[in-house]
Amino acid sequence: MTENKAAPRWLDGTESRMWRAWIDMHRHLDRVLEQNLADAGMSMADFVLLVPLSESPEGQLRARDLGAEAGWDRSRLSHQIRRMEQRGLVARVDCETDARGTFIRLTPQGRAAIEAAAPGHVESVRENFLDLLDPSEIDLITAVAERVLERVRPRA
Amino acid sequence: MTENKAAPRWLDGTESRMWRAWIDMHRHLDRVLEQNLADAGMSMADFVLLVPLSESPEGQLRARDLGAEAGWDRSRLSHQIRRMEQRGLVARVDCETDARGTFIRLTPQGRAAIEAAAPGHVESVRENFLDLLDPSEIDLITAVAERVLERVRPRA
DNA sequence: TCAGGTTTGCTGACATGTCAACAAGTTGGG
DNA sequence: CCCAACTTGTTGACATGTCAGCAAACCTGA
Repeated sequence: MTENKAAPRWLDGTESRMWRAWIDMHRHLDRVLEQNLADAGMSMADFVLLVPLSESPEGQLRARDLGAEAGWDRSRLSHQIRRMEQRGLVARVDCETDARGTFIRLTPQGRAAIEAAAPGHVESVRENFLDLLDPSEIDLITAVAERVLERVRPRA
Repeated sequence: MTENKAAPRWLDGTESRMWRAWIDMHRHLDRVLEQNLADAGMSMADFVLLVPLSESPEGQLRARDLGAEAGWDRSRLSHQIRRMEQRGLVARVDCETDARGTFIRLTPQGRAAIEAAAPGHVESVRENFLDLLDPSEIDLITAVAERVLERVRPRA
């Protein structure tokens, strides 16, 4: 090849305006949602793990499966579970059928916490995001997000 | 008031599908861009600070102004600048006219680093995001992002 | 059976982000 | 001028996230 680095295609005005708005929107939206959950005594990290647990029929999941639901690696999950266990939100239970395994079980406090936090969180997602979009925009953004995901999601 | 908490308006199928795709897209897009910069020897945090510095006519900015550009608080900025200073990317220079102030100055290495990293970063933003959108989608997403920003941006 | 590879979860070291508090400097009303 | 309020940057403690590596348990093919 005679050329492995073309001149960079810098962003034009329209593109950089969008990119900046996009980045800023994320930062602030995350901050608002995080703040909203903090008012209910939990972090986004807590929430992300408590939701799949509370939706599980048994009220518990293998650490492996919880990690997959949240898209977290094992290490991060283990650290976070330790902290949540110390706060009484979850408990670790040995797995009978696979001695390597650990079930993460929602405690009554954990269930109370997620049930207390969830309505306010959903309301905040609506107030600060969904309710600002009309149905056609929701459809289009869904399509875009899924298209981008297809590109950036780790190859299965 | 007879009622301060209505029944939560949970997300319907369309909404939750969008919300999930949205969250996942962000997570993976951030990861891909971070990885791309890591290949050039820097983090997104480095990049975010080096860009305004490199665009400044003097090659330096007051810490105050750099923080405002990046939308960072003073503490985070100070810690990050210390780490970047240790790696030789920036230097701290006293401000003559305000003894409280500190200029953050781009070093030659810092400039070399940002100039080496920027083209690949822009290319990655295009490959993994912008080039997947057509112009009307870009316009719509810009409008949506700015509308949401208006709602979630801290009140000036 | 059993040796090698894989899966699972944990840990410690380190990098990064948040928070409250501090110290020094600047500013503005009286 | 002077003092209270504000601004600016730093620091230390702590919370969180990443990474490499460990050890135990599981699985699989010869």
